[in-house]
Amino acid sequence: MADVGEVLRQLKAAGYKCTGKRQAIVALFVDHPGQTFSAKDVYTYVLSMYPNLSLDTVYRTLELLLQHRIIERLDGADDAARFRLACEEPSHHHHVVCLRCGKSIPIHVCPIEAMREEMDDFDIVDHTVAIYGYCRPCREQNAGQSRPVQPHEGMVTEP
Amino acid sequence: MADVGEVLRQLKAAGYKCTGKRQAIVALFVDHPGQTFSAKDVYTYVLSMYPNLSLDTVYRTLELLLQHRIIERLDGADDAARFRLACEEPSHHHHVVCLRCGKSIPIHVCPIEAMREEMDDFDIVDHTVAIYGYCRPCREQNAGQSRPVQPHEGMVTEP
DNA sequence: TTGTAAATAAGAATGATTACGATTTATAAT
DNA sequence: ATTATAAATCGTAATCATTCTTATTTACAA
Ligand SMILES: [Mn+2]
Ligand SMILES: [Mn+2]
Ligand SMILES: [Zn+2]
Ligand SMILES: [Zn+2]
Repeated sequence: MADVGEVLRQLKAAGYKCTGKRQAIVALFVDHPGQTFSAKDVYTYVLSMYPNLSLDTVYRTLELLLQHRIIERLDGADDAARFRLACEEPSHHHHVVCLRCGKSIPIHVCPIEAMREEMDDFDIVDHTVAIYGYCRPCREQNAGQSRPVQPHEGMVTEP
Repeated sequence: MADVGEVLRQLKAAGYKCTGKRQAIVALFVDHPGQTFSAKDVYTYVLSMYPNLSLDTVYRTLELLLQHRIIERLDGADDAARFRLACEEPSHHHHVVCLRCGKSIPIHVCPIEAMREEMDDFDIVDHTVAIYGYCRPCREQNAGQSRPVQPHEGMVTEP
């Protein structure tokens, strides 16, 4: 579990300045592990405590946090990219994403590895896996009918 | 193997008009099975035989072909969506994509199905798989060094 | 040949993201 | 505490893919 102070100390050690807006953005991710946010989400959140804020600042900060592996970018969603706190798992893995609460949950098997040896006429060099569904808590609350899905509304068609 | 005349006959039967530009777009896909094209690719190709062409016409025609399952849309690529001739396989399957020639090759196993029963605390309702690498012919021509990759230059990070 | 709805062109609008010049600010040295 | 400096930020314009609008053209059936 990364904490905000630790992340900011790490950035400062790398020569970056410690601003309130950066603190706010880091806190948003650290306080909601597994949850994904769009740049607009981040902008709206920080705007509530800093009335003058440029979208450019959000994008620059996200880029900074990406470079330091503090957050991860999820492309391939519908229109806008989404970001989440980087998970601590160091080795190759994938995630399942809950369609109701939006949380990402890591899974510790890679379903592609098994295929690699069987594929004789194709050299696999990269792959992505996206799995959507409902996590245990959401499944139970879903028993009857549920509210509409918020994140990842549009599924991604794969090559 | 779908042929152009057959596709146009199908569209006409559904009440759509048969225009030269539609013929050209259908022919591009039918003549290059497995190959993916961006809207701009399609535009450039058709423009060479119809000097006045609107990008909107390309997008509208792609939408029409999508609705009739004549082509498939691949989201999740870098910036622009890509399209290819729909493959005949009726059942659920995935593809591998060659990073050199850009061809999509269907594979007939779904690596996610095996996981579904093992996942006890997550209900999988949808998934996508994207596999990139080099096909047999391209692997051999790649022996030394190769020309730069054209399609799918940016990999997709998965949730 | 002619009427009619469908198709198209041209360009404006949108939404996400990036780029830029001017201004402000965090931080370290004085 | 004051100040110098580079980093950070703002406000806004630019970019790129895609969609929308409206007037005009065209396929095709009668
Ligand atoms: Mn992870
Ligand atoms: Mn297929
Ligand atoms: Zn959930
Ligand atoms: Zn190839």
